[in-house]
Amino acid sequence: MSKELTSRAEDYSQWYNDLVIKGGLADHSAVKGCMVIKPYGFALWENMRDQLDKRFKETGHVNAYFPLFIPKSFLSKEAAHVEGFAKECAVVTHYRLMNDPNGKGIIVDPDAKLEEELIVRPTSETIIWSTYKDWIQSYRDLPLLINQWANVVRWEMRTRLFLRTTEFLWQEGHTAHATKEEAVEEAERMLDVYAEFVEEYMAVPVIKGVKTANERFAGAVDTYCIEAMMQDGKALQAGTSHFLGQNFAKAFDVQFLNKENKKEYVWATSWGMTTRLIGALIMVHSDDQGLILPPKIAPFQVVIVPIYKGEESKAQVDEKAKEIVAQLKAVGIRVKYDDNDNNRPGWKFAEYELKGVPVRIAMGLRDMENKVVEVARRDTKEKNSMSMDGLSDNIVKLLADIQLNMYNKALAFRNENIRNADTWDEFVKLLDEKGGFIAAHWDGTTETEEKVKEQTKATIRCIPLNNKQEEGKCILTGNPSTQRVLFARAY
RNA sequence: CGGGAUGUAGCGUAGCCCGGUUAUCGCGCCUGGUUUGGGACCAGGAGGUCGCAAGUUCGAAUCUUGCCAUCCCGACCA
Repeated sequence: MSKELTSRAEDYSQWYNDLVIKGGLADHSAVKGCMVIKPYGFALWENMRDQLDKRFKETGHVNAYFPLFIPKSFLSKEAAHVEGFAKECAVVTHYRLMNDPNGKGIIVDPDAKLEEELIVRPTSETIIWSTYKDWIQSYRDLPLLINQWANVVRWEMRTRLFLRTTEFLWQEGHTAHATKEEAVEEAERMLDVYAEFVEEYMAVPVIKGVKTANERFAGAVDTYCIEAMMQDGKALQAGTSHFLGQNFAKAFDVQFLNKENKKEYVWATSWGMTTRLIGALIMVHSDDQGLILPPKIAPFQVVIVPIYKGEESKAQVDEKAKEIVAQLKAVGIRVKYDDNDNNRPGWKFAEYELKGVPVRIAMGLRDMENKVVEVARRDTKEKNSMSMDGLSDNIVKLLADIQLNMYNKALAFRNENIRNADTWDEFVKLLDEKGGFIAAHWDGTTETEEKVKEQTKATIRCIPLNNKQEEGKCILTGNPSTQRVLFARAY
């Protein structure tokens, strides 16, 4: 992939904004930073969403929906949580407009001021926990395992398409449990669900880990995460799962009666995955010709381009192509037949490569005589003739192969770019010259972590789960350390 | 909120320094025709408050001042 596309997130942004997802940021100044996702990009999101949703249900969760607006007072109940989100909230102060008495246009009616301002949710912990208070009385009400698919708004100072937009789509799970063990188990389970989805469906390898105190979610006791590496060597947090302890239960007074008829605060988790994952997908798999989508979530897995000269040959190709479409659909393949006469084949080839369709089938009279089709795979750009006999089975195999190949390629790249550093000089040099993740000893203090960040812009992405324990000295302070943690520059 | 840059058609741009007919070019769009195995070609056509406002001038996209907006870099973050 060329330097122009790998050097900075903005380069990718411009590219998929204009060409690929056919979406981007809204161009009205007042809603700048909010995403517009056009149908093709949204179809991709829907496939991701449906797969995850299926897994949530398999693990016993149900979907619900809570309000967009949160009374200001709700947000002030959990101290760390407020501090984390207060600086980036959109606030509703009025509920009515009126004609401007001084002339044209419309103004906010000053008489329509809300008694209590409403916050547009940056996340829903507060409104959900104030609801859970009414829903939980007994241990028999637990565990409460709820997820919601929603939009949230965070008024960031700077936006980056898909990675950090003002409004974004996500899923947030909020669970309540009778015991600490159960809640921790839930947080870990959902981390596994994310990791499995991202690796198996998005073909993006991730490292499961736990965040340091400094990088932890506002209000959490422990934040688990999955970290992915982009093609430019920078890290991207692809999903998080939080063990919230009893922080929210205490803040919102959510107690239950246990079997001994004693009151206890519930234990909580929350976990989320966002449209940022679309950004990850793009930055991990794309090449200079455009997107490369993993077959399991591609809106179309196969596109068929007919090649013909004149009406008569079109009719002949059409008939055979439609047969093949039916065959492919019969084995569950998402297929598009593009017989649009306005664009020539060459144009279509380039267009579907840009959109990342995993497999392209081209067929004309020449192929039909030989009972073959031309099959091109997007990931390696290889083209082969394939017999029309048994085509659908072979395409199924090909799609599986592409999925695996994409994952293996990304995995190999990531593993090549995880390096150990044992001295500060080595650490800085690796960071500047190679990028990627750097496994290094750290003395476990927030001060050290912040100094490293100040001097290098690298942060501790995570302490990997089941991390190997080994004696060592902190890269910065030389103080004793028992394990290496992963540092990287991140989006 | 600090530092830098930029605003000309749906998109990308030339012109600005050194003011002068009808504002340049490409893509895209519309009509007709020929085409169709890697982003077609020919002919014709539509599309502009040159970011906004004031000023200088016979004359402003071009010079001056103010304002607005956007982008990039930093702090903040899924």
